[in-house]
Amino acid sequence: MKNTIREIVFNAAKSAFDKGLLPSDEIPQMEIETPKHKAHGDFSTNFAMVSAAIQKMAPKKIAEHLVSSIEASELVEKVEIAGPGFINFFLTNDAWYPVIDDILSKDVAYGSSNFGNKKKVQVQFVSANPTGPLHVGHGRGAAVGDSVGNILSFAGFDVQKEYYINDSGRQIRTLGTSVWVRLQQQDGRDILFPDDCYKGNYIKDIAKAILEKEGPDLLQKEEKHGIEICARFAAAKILEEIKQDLNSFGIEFDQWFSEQSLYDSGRVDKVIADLKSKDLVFEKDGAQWFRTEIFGDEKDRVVVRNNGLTTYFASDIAYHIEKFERGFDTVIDVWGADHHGYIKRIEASVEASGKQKEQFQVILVRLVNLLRGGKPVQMSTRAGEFVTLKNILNEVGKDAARFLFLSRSYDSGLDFDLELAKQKNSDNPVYYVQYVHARITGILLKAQEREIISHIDLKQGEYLELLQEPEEINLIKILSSFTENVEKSAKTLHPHVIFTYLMTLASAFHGYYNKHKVITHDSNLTQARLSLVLCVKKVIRNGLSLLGVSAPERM
RNA sequence: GCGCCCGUAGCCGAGUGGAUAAGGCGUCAGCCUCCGAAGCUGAAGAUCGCUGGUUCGAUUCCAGCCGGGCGCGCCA
Repeated sequence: MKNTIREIVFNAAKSAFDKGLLPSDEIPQMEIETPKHKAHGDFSTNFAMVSAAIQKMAPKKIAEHLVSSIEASELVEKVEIAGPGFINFFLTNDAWYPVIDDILSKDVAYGSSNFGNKKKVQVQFVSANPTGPLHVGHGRGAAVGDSVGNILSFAGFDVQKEYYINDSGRQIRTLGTSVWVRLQQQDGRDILFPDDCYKGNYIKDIAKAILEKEGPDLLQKEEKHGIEICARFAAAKILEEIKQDLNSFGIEFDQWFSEQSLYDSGRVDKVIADLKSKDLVFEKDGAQWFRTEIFGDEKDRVVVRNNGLTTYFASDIAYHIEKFERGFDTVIDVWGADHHGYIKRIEASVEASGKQKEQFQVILVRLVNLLRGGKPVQMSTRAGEFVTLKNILNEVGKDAARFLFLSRSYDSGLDFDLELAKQKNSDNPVYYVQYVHARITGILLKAQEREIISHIDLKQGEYLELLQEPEEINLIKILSSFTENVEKSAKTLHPHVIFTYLMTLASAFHGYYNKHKVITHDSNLTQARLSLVLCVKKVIRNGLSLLGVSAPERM
C-alpha cells in the first residue's frame, strides 16, 4: 500500500515538473509514513518539506503544486495539505478490501517477503558450556536468537541457526575432575572438593550415573584416566540434556559446532600462524598477542599464554573466520550483555580476515531478574543452586515463557515473575493474544454449525464491500501492515516489534468483537465478517509462530 | 578512571528526525438472558534525567553533566 502511495507521489512530482509548476525534477529522500493520528490520514509524506531546498520554494507551495498534479484514483478519497507542509492521503474503504483476499490466498506465507534477497545469514545463540544445565538467562537468549532467526527467514534471508559447543579440553577437564571427586567422596573417601570445580547437585547425579554404567572398577583407575572418562561421559550427558531442554522450548538448531573440532583440524594453529605472518600477532613476555588495538580495541589481547596454552579468544578467532568461509554474508551472535567488552575483539578478527566489521553483529541480551510474586528468587551460584530453564518450562510452560522473554527490547533488563507467568488472565499477555485465535476459531465453528459456511477455512473473501464499520476498516489496515512490521523487525533485529504488533492487532480485534456481532441475521454481512476475522486468525498465528508461540484452537 | 548500554506517568514500558508521546499494571466508574468476560468501555495520571548544539522541526542525532547496569585477566 505504501508503495502505491509512493508511486502516486512520484508521478505527481513528474507531472508537476512537466507542467512547469516545479523547477526541478529531482526527487529527494522522502518518507511515506503512517501518521500517528487518524485525522492526518492513512499515509503522509514529507515530500514538500524535504524538497524545499531543491525547489527553492516554500514547502506549502510545493505541496499545493504536487497535490494539484495528483491523478484521480479510486483508491484515494482525498488529499490534504497540513501543518508545515505534510501531504496527507485518505484512502477509500475499497482500497483496503484486496488485503483480505491477499491474506486468504497467501495463508501461512502472508507477511513473508523478499526483503532479505536470500542473503546468507547465520544466527548463533545459546552456546552455553556443556558443564551445567541451562538457566533463565539462557532462556531469554534462546528465545531471542530463535525468533530473530525465524523473522529473518520469513523476511527473505537464508538463515542458519547454530549452537557453538565450548567443549575444549580445559573446561571439560574441570567438569571431569568435578565428577571424579564426587565419585571418590561418594565412595567414602575424605577428599576436599576443589574450589574451581562445578558445585551443582547435578554433578553428584552424573557421578551416580557413571558409576552405574562403568561399574566399581572405575574408582580404581589411575586419576588422569578416570577424570578423562568422567569428562567425556559428563559432557555428553549434559549436552544431551541441553538439547532436550531446548527441544521442549521449541528450538531446533541447524548445526551444532564443536570448539574442539577447531583444534583437531588444526584451524586454531593455522589462524595464529596466518596472523603472525601478517604481523598482526607478536610475542611479548613469552606470550603471543593479537594487535586488536589497531582495530579499535582498548588494548592488544593474548592468544597464546606463556605456558603455551591457547586462550578462549584464539579458538573464537578461528571460529568466526571459519563462519565466513562457509559463505555467510552476515554473522550474528547472541550474547549476554555482560560480554559486551568482547565485541571489539571479535570485530578485529573479522576485519583482519578481510571482512567488513558490519558483517558481524552482536545482539546483547540483558539479564533476567527472576521473581516470584514480586520477590527476587535467591540463586546461589556458590552452592550451584539456581532455577533451571527446565524448572521454568515445567512451571509456566513454553508459550508463556517465550512470549514474556520477547515482550520487550532485549537491551532492557527483564523481570520475569514466575507467579505472573503462570496466571491465566489479562496480566499475562500471551493469553490475551492466544485468546483471539481461540475466540475466532469458536466463531468459525459456530458459523459452520449453523451452515453459514461449509468450511472454516475460506479461500476468498465474500461481500467485502459490506465491511463499512470503522473498526473493520481499522482491522484491515492493521492486518495490511504485518509485512512491513516483519521487515522492520528483521532490519532492527528486534523481535519485540512482532510482540507489539500482535498486542495491537489483538486489542483491535477484542474491541471489534465486543462492539459488533460477527454472526448476524444478514447472511451476506456475516460472510464478509467471517472473511475478516479469519484473516485476523491467520495473521495472529503467523505472528505467534515467528516468536515460537503456539496458536491454540481452544483454551 | 576508561569503555559499552540504559534513563519516557506511582510501577513496567512502545516509539524508522516530523503534526495532539502507544499499551499494560495499579487507582476510580461501568459492561455478560446475546458468536468464549483469559474480553470490553470510560476517567484521572508525563516539564520524555538536566544543559547546550545541529535542524524548517529533536523523546529520537551530537557534546557535556547527573543517576543506574555491565565490562575493563596470560579466566571462560
